[in-house]
Amino acid sequence: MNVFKEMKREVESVLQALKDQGDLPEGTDFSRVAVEPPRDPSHGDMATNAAMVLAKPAGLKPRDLAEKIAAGLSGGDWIESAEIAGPGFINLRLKADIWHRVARAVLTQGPAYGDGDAGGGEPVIVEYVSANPTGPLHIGHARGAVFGDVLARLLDKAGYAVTKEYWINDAGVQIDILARSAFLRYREALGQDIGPMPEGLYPGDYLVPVGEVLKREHGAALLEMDEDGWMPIVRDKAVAMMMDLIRATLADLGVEQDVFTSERGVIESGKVDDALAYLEEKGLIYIGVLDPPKGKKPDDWEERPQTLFRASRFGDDTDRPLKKSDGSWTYFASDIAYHRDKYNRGFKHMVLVLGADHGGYVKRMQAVVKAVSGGEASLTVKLCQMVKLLDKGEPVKMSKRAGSFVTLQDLIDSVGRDVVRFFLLTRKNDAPMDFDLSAVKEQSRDNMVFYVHYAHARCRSVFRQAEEAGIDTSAEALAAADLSRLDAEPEFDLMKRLAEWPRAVEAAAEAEEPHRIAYYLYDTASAFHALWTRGKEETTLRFIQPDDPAVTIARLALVEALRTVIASGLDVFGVTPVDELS
RNA sequence: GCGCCCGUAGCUCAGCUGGAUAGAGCGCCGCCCUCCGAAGGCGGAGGUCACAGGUUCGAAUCCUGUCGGGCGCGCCA
Repeated sequence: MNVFKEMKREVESVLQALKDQGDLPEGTDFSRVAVEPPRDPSHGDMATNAAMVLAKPAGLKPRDLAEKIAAGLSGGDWIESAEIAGPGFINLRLKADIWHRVARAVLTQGPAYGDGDAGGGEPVIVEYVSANPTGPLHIGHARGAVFGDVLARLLDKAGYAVTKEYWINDAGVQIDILARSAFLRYREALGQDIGPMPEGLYPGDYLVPVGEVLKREHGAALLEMDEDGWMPIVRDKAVAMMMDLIRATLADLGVEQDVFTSERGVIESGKVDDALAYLEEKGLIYIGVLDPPKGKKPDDWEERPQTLFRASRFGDDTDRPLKKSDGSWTYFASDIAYHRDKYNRGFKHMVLVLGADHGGYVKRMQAVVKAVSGGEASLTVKLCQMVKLLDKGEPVKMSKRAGSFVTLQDLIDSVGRDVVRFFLLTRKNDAPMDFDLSAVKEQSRDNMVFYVHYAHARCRSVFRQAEEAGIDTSAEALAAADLSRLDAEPEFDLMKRLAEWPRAVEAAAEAEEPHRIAYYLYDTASAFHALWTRGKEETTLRFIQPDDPAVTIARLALVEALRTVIASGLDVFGVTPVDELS
């Protein structure tokens, strides 16, 4: 049940009637008509801008058109009153019973309340994390991981068929460096003195176990080979173990992706050749010379002909190289193949979550997706800004060399998965944020994570109190409650917030902005805390009324409905609601 | 030099894709605990929505320009 959609339908049917009787011209576009809650609650439950938007095509003054629309809206099962205000708004007050039906719907549908159909089952692929398997995940990866994961959950709740995917960059020079670093650890495991890790290799001790495993599996045999011999063996083992490490951390973070695609696999299966042959056939590949970037000319710039993709034809600033000087494919080439593969698997709507430092990659990838799909698919890229790690307001020093490197695993172990997840979603993805290790543990109102958990715990606390008082709080009892006994203004406030949940889900999914859910939960928690505290002084507002069982059970039903929505929001975030605060 | 993102209360940030008098937390001031958990609530002060134009019934939101900050700019991924 989505009250706003129902009301919009109501408004549209009135507009249709006006069209039929000639007050609005044939073919009038209703798409800009909105039905929204007004910012000021004294303006009513909902407001529509229909008269202002349609005044021009109707050839009427907004307020005159509003008269006609309001007349059509008055009466019926839903609307208590329709008043014209300001420049031509129509303010609607709904019948009290509507809000009771919302609360009932929440109880009936449970966690499914708020599920949307905006996606219409359309397949969407969300690619996120995709960190190079050259070491453990750090804080910078965490934001993209959580953001991508929750965006996927959100799109799923809004009715899309979502596939969550991780692209493994297991080819290229960085992986060779990884293998050389691991090979040194292997020699170390065999008792050789390797000294300090040479400049340019990965010094982290997370490769020590790789060396040990290589020793266990191969003894000293690899020492007998030249680099061409041991490289594939060491490389595959190192990548596999790094991916195990990454997956374990993601699992601890509650992130579980459906598909892991290997860059090496894409290359070796010939998909890069296929994709580039396709582009070649379309005339989108040529040999040419790029201009050096203006203003910032690399010292080692040398003009040379390259194999280029005509990205500029699809809105990119320049064409992009596909081959390195040694003849091997650039990373860009395999990413082209990967995105053609996404398209071939049936995805026309692709979402890619990247760090803000990859902003320069956006246009070319959007060009790629258009090119490999013949213009049928589109890519939206969500950039996540940097996360600064702080402790009591002081920056935490992140030096790989000094070993004071904080991994994502450390962070999860230190503050917990749920705190990491929720906190990273309390800001817009494109706004930089501070993650303060001490602040996120604080139990006060300025900690959204705590504040929302607290509201859920209080809901459970009410039920514990009720059960101690011997009240039947079973689902059957709640289902039988007479919700019309909910008639206090703060109770209506809560029910109206429940009514907004489906709208919040749809809007957040549409905008691809999970942080909106965080603010919805915060505001909803706030409304509940306010009512709770009012009950301290005005005892008639307390949930449990010992001498009025009918009111009590109705209020318990409201509390349970609220709890359901909060739990449902936390579920979108992949956060487990708590029954009690610790 | 070019491209992308950002600029909202003293501070940290929301602002529902263009709506009515721009909101919250922190900080400051003043209130509310003989228990449904005060780990909370209520009220007050605090704004040129960076700046200048434009679009229209209506702009923090869309367009152009300026200023300020972040990121990126062949053969790294």
